[in-house]
Amino acid sequence: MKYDFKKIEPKWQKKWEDAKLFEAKDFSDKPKFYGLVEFPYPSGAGMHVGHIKAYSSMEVLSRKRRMQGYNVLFPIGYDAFGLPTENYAIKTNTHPRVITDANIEKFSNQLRSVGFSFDWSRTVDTSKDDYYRWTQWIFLKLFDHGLVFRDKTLVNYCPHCKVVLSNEDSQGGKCDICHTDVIQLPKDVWYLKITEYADKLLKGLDTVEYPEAIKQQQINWIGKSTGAFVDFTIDGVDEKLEIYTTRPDTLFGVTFMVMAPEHPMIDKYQDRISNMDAINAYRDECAKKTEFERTQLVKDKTGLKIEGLEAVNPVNGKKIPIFIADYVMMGYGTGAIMAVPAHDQRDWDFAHAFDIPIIEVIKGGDISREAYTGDGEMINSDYLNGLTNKKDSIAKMIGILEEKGIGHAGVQFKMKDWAFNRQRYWGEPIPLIHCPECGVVGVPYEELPLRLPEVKDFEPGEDGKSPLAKIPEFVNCTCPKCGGPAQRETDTMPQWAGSSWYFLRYCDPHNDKAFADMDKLKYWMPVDWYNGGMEHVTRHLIYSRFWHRFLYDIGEVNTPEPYSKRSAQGMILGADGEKMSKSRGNVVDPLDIVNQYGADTLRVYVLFMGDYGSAAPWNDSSVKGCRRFLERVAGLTDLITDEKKKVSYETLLHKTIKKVTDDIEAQKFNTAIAALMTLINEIYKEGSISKEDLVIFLKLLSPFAPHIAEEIYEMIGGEGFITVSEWPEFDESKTVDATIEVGVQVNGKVRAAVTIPAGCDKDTALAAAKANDRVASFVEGKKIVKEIYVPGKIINIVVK
RNA sequence: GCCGGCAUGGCGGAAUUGGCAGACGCGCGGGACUUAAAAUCCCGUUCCCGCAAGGGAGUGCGGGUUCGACCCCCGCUGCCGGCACCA
Repeated sequence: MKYDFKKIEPKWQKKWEDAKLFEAKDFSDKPKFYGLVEFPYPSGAGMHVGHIKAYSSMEVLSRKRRMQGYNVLFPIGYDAFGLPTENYAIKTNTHPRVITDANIEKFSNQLRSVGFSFDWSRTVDTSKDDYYRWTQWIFLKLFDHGLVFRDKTLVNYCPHCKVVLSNEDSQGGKCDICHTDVIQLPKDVWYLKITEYADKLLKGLDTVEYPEAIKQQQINWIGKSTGAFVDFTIDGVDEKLEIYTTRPDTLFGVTFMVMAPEHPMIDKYQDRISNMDAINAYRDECAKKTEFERTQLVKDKTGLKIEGLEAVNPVNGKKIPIFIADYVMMGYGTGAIMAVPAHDQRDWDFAHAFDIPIIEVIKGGDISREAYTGDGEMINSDYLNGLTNKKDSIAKMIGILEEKGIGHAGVQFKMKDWAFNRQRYWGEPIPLIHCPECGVVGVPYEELPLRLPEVKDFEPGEDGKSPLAKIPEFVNCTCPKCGGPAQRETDTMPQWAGSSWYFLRYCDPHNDKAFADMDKLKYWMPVDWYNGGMEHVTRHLIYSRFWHRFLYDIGEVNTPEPYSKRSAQGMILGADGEKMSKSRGNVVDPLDIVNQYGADTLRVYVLFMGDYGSAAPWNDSSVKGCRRFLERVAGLTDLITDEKKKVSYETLLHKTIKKVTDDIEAQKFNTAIAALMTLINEIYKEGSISKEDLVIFLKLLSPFAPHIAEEIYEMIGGEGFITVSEWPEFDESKTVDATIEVGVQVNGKVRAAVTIPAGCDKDTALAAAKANDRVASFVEGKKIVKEIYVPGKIINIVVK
């Protein structure tokens, strides 16, 4: 058969769509499979080869599962709100709705041209009001349950994008979108109390099947630490200074305390502080530093003694000085620490810079040179003296603290609450109302969706205000509680909102009574397998787990965790081995490949190019190799005969069925394809193939290269679609050869290979080995010490 | 600094998890077809010595366990990713 991909690919795409082969049925007697991929942000640049690889694993799995008789839900949608679109809207003076619609149109055409088996009837668009209505609905539920709060703090602010950024969006002190240096700005910010879910998010990881690397990253990100809170009294002041420490057992080694520059007690007791001017000067200096500069690990600690305030160590009554220093952060623990320079390197550095005494309380190090953080015998610590294990000494100290009422055990998390607003237009309006009488009031549920008003000017307002603030008709409203005049919140939600629950909407995308019907959720959820990028592990993956867990806690969904299993694809690098980027000029457009070689070639190539989970560079020659393979597949139609197949061929066929079946499940697509290549090489060597065997081959190939598989199947008279035909079964007994070749080692070195009957005993195998000339020559004249035969694997003769 | 991962031919990568290292593909060399090129097909291709038969070395480095190690253990080195003054 001539391989005319330009004709056959659109032909089958249309036939599949007309036959509605990929539409999932709600409820069915078949087992269900919900395969999820991260929906794309519909950028103007269109699809990237990375998208193809990211979607191909679930694509192959979904196609295989359909053939295996599953009711498959494999949906797609668009994460359509976001800054790039808005920035483009400003630049071109076009409404973001228009841009978004055009981009979605483009994306969906591109995705279709690759032949992905998505259920297009369930497509969602997070920027449509029938979708974001429910995003707002969930937000209001969070608000009703006290998980939304407002706080005035220093926020990460991008002067270029003019938006407040979460810590996640400003990693490394750079804006995630434009890479401008992030500055600190005091602002009123809405937060979601994700920290309240820290423990649940941590524990939930034990119940899901994620790769260890992903679990570790999330564990790190959540950053649970166990320790104790301890109250220090301040001399002459009727207020305790509370600190958090992981080593309460070192309390006798405390020689000073440090407060973060922003610590509220400083202002509160400024009348007692004699060097307030100097302190304010230091604080100003700190405020100028970016979060990034401040968190840079530096040996040269800066700080200042607070003159006029003195703390008292609660365990021994000793008076100790208090400093402010920017190595202590207001955002972690209590914003103040007890400093134990002998056993904490940062405290040690500070003590050296400020000439503060150092008291050793744990033996084992040389504290004149550096802090000792290891285990050892407790000394200089009264009732703790002599204990040698930190677990025991910590437990004992916490017991004493609790008994005396000066402290208690506690935990801390590194994870911060989620800054949940942007001063931008193209996002979900936050459904809250500011009433001068009632305070902050939620928009009534029945008034949702709170639609984005039409505006002409998308430029952010001055001092970081949302463009919505410029529209009086939107801003001015009546309070739903008291009916008095009130004002709407004008900020919108961050990019991550819509994607935090989209997998639920796929279960019931057109529902206008609820975000999804509970029975449908019960049928489809949880997602059986979610594939996506490593870059989303600490943001999207945690945020969506948080929302889902919250919905579970209030009885709106049926499972605590949304995803049973998660996997991640490796990046496709440019041909030069570098990350693909426009500036490097190494970007490959998937549509070029579709046009030049065909969608099937592209699909096979992205899965064949290497280990699915690892990064691999693009290689044009290898693409051609995959095309060559498909040409050989097309050529099989010329080899069809009715001849009986050889036993050796039948064994290979069954081995291949087994390998492809297993490898797809393990995401070892490269070796699955390699097995198909091996089989086709063998078929060509034989020079013929029966129609029956060809069908088996095509079925195995069809998840990878469905268009060509369909075309040949139709041509040789196959009934219906191969896409929904039955997946081939293998006969385990036929996957083993009658005779096998095993290596023969002499003293562990391979010297020969002998062919022996598959199930033969040790004596037969050894006899065959010794009969081999080469083996004999190595054994001759020596004494056989040991003989080993591992059935089917190896023979080893040890001689002396 | 802490956490995780990786290291195999000229290249991407295989190796049933302790049993013939280099499957499959690319590239390269040789040949066939062709006036020629492309395409296609056949043969070869880890490295070193050898015309060959054959021999030796070999999975980042150094040790160890084992009849046998890419795989397990101990000690390094180098890359990649994440977190990071987290008390």
